[in-house]
Amino acid sequence: MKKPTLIDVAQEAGVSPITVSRTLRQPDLVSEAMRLKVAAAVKKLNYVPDSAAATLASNRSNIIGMLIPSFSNSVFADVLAGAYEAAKDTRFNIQIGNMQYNQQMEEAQLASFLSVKPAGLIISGIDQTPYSKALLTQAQCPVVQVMDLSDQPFDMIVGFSNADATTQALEHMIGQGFKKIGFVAARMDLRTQRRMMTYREVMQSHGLLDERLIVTTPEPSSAELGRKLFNQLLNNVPECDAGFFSNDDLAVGASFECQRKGIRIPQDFGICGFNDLGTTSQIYPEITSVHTPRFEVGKTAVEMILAAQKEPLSNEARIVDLGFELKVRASTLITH
Amino acid sequence: MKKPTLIDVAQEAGVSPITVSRTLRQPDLVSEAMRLKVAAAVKKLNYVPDSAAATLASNRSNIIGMLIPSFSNSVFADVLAGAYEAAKDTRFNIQIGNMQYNQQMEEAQLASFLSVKPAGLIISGIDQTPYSKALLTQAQCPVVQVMDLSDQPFDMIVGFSNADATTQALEHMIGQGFKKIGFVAARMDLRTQRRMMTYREVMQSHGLLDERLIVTTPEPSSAELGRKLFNQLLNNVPECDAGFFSNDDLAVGASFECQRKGIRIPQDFGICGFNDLGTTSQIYPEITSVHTPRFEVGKTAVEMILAAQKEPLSNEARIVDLGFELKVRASTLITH
DNA sequence: CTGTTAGCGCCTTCAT
DNA sequence: ATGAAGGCGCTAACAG
Repeated sequence: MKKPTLIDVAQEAGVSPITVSRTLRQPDLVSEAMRLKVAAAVKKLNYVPDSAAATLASNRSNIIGMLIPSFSNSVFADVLAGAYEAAKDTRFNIQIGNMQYNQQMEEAQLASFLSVKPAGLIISGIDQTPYSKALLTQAQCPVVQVMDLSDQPFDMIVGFSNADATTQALEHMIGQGFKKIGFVAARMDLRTQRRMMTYREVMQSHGLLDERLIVTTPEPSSAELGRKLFNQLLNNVPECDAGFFSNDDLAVGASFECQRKGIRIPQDFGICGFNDLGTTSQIYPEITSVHTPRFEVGKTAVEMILAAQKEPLSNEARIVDLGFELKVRASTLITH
Repeated sequence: MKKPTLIDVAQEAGVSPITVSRTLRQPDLVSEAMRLKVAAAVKKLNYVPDSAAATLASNRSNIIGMLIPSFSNSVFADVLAGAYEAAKDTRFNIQIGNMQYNQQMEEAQLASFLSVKPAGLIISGIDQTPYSKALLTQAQCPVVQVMDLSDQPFDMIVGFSNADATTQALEHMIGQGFKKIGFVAARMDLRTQRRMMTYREVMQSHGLLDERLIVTTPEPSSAELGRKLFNQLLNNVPECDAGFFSNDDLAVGASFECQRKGIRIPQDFGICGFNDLGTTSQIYPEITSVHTPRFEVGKTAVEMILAAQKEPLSNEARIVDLGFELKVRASTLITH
């Protein structure tokens, strides 16, 4: 038995194929009676639309392309989960590309997304190359940037302010009396670089800036690396009394090393992480971290694309700030 | 300027459209001269094939559907990364479905994959419902089961033996003199249940089986949960001297709790995890774990599908055992 | 090894 | 609110 087509459904319902097509895609444009008739025929024949044919005819697919920097960074696992949650029970499918924190790769992946005529595109951060931006324009579909904020998004944006989060964390640490606060970061993608800039500004404004306190590496973040970078920091500045780590795994690695070396947290060394990935609240002592709304970011991004299918969003609706929350825990709490 | 089509390329090269199509898809069927001519025309016009049209005409897409149980379990993040690595630079795209450790969801996701006429399908484990199997048959494409092993795969399979891994880990612990070894597991998907069966067999064969040593929950695995389940185990069997944890995060959580309670590892309590996710080798003491080849599993699965595009694999090639490695660390090493 | 013919299943545009 | 005509870009099946 062959797969039923629109024509079969139309015959079954006693109407023309185009009417069935319309009924399925724009139910509000047809009569109530028609909706029922068509629904019955669809159900009876077990009709499933052919998305390839639809894409070919309309020059527009039901694929939402999503470009993430990494699979192994669990930050993006959460964003993905949110995106899939929002796309579930819609006619849209998500297709993922892995740009590996590399702008060249981003360009290549975007180019390949173009060939499927996506219904929408989701990308990370606000730092795209001019060529990437040209490709996004060419795609002629809604585009959402995620995980950061800007008042001049390419099209739409949902995230939180990395600058504000960094500032709040540092002000908290400074408020607790920490003075020689190191900045420890891995991977050094552009979001991380932005956090570093903010670190410099905040420390500067308190007269605490010392370039030796900044320890970074392009390697991907891990607990093991956190331990290494922490040792490097201690080496650079032995009197260093705290560290702001741009990712939780680095912070966790540093805390393990403190334990091993008998460095007391927070009395001898204060620790603050970023993202609040879960382990931070499990280990002893619990580690302060900036909680970021990752699942919500993914979910909202897809919702924005769905909303923009009908008509472009208003300018205010294009920028969504989901905020963050500094989770203050034992690792930075000095009791006076 | 409109997007160039096959016809444009054909004109440019001075041949017929079908020849261009053939040259692109089956280069070995055309002459060397033709390959060069067509390649030049493609490059000159910057031609990119329209996948929707190809799918419609051939009734077969370039999408490899991949069904994973969860985004948040980093086990599958690694499998995904491997799969994307293998698909990079091929004409195939991966589309992911999240079955959320739920067989009903698996059926629904498979049904939805069918509508894109996938070039191949990747699913987790060897426990599919009869309906799921029917859907897989209907898909008429190569199917790879991953993360387990069976001598009767649905079609093809790549993974490692959960049973052997469990046996080896337990035999090691028993060899170290542990007697009251608990089995601690979360999520209780079917792979985990299989590990539990194996646990029973091994313990039985050594005359060590005690049902009170088995502590499980359907909740998703996490360090926090590991701590809870560990306490439950101690409660059930205070004289318990070790634990086999079906996932590393559970093992890590238990080790945190030991630290808090002053329980010495491994003298008072031995710990063995599963998957070797990274943290286990960072914390103190380092935790024994079964290293699983997750990235390789994903990569191999896609490679098997690519290979099967041309002709079905031989029976031997359908079953790939990537093995595992018990990483013995301080948490189970008793020095006599 | 290369070409001819005839759609694939749906949607766009324009009528009514 | 519903329908008719035509074509989207590609490939299967058969010839030569």
